[in-house]
Amino acid sequence: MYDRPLLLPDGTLFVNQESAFAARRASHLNRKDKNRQALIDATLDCIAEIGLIRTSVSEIISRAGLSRGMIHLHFGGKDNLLAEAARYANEQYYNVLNKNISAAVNDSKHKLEAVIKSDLSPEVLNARDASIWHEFRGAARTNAEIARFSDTRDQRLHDLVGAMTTRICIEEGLPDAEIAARDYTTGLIALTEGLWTDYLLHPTKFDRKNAERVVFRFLSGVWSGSFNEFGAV
Amino acid sequence: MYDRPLLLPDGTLFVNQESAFAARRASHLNRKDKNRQALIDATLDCIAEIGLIRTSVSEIISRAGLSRGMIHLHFGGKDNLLAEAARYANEQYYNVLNKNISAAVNDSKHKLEAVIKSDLSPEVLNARDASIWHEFRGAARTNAEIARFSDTRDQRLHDLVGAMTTRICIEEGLPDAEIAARDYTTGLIALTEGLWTDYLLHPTKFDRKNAERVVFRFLSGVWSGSFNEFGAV
Amino acid sequence: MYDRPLLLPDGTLFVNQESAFAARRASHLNRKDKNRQALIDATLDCIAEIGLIRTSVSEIISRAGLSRGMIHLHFGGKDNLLAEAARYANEQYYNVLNKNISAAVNDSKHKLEAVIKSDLSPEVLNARDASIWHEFRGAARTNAEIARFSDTRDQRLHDLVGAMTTRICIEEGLPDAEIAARDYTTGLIALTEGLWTDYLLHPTKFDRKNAERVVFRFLSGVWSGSFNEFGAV
Amino acid sequence: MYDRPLLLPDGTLFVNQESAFAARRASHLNRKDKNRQALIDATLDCIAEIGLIRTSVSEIISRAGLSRGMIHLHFGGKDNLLAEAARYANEQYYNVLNKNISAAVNDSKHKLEAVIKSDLSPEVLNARDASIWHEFRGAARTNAEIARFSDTRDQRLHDLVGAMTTRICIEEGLPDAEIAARDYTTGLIALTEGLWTDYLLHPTKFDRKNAERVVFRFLSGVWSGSFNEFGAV
DNA sequence: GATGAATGAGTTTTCATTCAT
DNA sequence: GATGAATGAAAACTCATTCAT
Repeated sequence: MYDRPLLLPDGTLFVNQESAFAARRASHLNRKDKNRQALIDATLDCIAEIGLIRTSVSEIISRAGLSRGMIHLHFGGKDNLLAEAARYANEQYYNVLNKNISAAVNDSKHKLEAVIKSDLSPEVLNARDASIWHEFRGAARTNAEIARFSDTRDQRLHDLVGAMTTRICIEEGLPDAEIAARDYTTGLIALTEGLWTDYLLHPTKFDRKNAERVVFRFLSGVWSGSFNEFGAV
Repeated sequence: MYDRPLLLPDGTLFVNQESAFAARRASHLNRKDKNRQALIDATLDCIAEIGLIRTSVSEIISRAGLSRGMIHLHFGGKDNLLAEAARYANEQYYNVLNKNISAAVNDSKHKLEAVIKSDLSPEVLNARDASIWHEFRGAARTNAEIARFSDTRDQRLHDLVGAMTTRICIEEGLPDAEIAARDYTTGLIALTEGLWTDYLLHPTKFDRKNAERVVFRFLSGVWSGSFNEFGAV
Repeated sequence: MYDRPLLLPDGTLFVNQESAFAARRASHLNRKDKNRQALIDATLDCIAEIGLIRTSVSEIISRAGLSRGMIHLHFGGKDNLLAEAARYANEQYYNVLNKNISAAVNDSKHKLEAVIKSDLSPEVLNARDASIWHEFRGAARTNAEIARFSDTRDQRLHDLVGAMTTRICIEEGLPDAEIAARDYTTGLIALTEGLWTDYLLHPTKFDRKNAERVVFRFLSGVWSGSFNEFGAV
Repeated sequence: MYDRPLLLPDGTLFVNQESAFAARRASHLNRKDKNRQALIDATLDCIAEIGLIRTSVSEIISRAGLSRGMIHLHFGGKDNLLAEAARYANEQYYNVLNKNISAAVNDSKHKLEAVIKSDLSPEVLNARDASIWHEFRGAARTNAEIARFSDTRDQRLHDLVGAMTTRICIEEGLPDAEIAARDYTTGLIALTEGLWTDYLLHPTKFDRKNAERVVFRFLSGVWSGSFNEFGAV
């Protein structure tokens, strides 16, 4: 029954089956991946705009312009799609963060400055992404799958910041550098979290520069040799 | 027109009618209020244990041991009950906070220390209450009624902390005391918010004394005359 | 236990029990009847304003300013109250009709004219009463109790009109006077019903004088000796 | 872009894509439409048998043998289904009426006779359809959507009958033909309405031939040249 | 007799998931 | 792989009736 020529939707006609299947598979895979990503994007849009509670399958497919069954086809269900969207959003966050760290002058205080400025930059702290982060935060406590990708002390960020603060504390010659560094790490991450929440709940009052100054004021207080209220010195 | 004596069927004679009616209705009203409060408590339990998304009318009444219709009788619907629960939780938070502030030595740095220690005390930062706060935070962005009672920069807290930081900055003789005070207010509230999130996402790793030290380290950095890493001096 | 003086809410003090009970009973009965009627009136208001479907116990007691339990106390349930309201509305209709018939010149054609004019008068065909009639009509098919009091060919009206048309047919010297009379009776009652419906569905377009003329035109067609298009001659 | 041949998995090759898709979707759509109509039919059955008040979603789906969700899938809610059922019932009424008018001899009096006989024929005035009409009438006053499709002076019927009566009045040489025609139109429609109500409230006593004679008697009274008591002459 | 808080059966509606095509 | 009609469990809500006071 496969012994007939194959005509693809794009008009290509294959007489030889081997190449026909390969081409068809490729086109399918492309379309498959596109659809998969479209669902993730639509899900994130949805979460940002109307919140996780109202993010229904109907909303998602309506935004993606795809069919109802596709969510189960690609992800096996809505919950898995949400988890996948959380994973993807988290990945995007780290991509930006790593890019910004790489661009910084190569010493701990400038690297740390880059982390803070990245977290408060429009690339990271914008209405859509902050909303998504906020929604996933809300769900993380009661949804194990989402919790994995939405975790303040997420090992990556914590280790990253921890390494920087440790070196800075040592360079500053602080007694008990290690304990101090752990405290500053916890504090810095908590502070950023709190400022994100502030941004979301008061988008009009929030001022990016003020927020940076708030952080750097605290840092200049404890590391007066490395920071002033505008950043690393 | 009710200013005449009243004889009840059981023979009791009330000269003052107010007291007669009051007596008759007291138990009714007591039970009514008790049921109303039981619904709020059950709702908060529910939110703490299984999260806002899964907090259904069925769950609430099952925990409260009351009937389905009572939610609509007392609150007019689930949404109003949730809003009322948010209001109540917020009120409880301020009751504790005010009690702790009142108990503190009467100067700004000790009052501020009381605010911080209150926010990190088991009375406020416990599994149930922090979960509830966290859930309402998550809903606040897309639910106006809840937003009212679940607001970082909530005027009360912000004004309270703002007044303290301002006086401390002045006492410390900081240049630009007012701007500095505003920054420290924003920072302190954000920091606490972040530490609460930390507590929730990592309940086993979290250490209350560490968390206090994190905050006081930052404060001792900027107000070395008023704070050391253990609190006000 | 009844051997004590009795103090009524209105301040009267009875030492002798016999008279005390009598007085109390009288006052109770008065209030009882008033409450009973208030419930019927409120029910009819409700039906007129928001329709039978939306006429709930809550709506009725809210309009009557009485307590929830009273409906069951006085009528044994909502359905009985509705039936009683239907009975009362029907009774009121006949009171007006009889009054108008009595006031008419004492011959069949003027009596019939009075029936028609009564049915189209503001006393009978007004927004409230026509709405009530209409709503009960709708319910009559599936509610036996209401059907009893809301019946076109209600024996009373049918007999009343039938007697008049018979005499007029005889006076007019029509062949088959009896059959003709029966047809005109049916037709007249149906016509009035239809005009009431017209009034309700098109309250602004409806014109009382036009409606009368419509009826009298038909009557003057069949009984040219007794009617012209304005009424009996 | 769909203008290319399509090869289905089963080997069928469609040159014209329209027909391919059409074939594939035909059975789907057929079933969809069938279910949609089944819901409307079940709704009308329900209304006829137990009345609008007792017509619940559960009753409808139980009669249709379909699932609960389908009502919202096809109509978006019970209210829309009811409105759609009202629209459909109204359409069916006009289909029969138009068919009967078309079959009549082509002059105004015979056309009008056809309207009257249609309205009193078993095709229109049967237990089911009359019940449905009656129920919708009852709901029309307090339900705007239903009112649209359940209106005595419904422009279509009124215009239709109005045109006929006008021509008959002119042919009969009546003075003030236009006003007379308007009155007879109103009267005829009201009369039919009233007879339908009569049929419903007294299904056993009602006699179709009597009802026709009632109407034609009135018409022969006013248009003796065009009607006798059995119809047009 | 009067009250109104309480009940819970029954209503409409939502929505993740399934599955024939 | 893709579609979208269909499903039905579970959700929120309504409301006549009950009954302790």
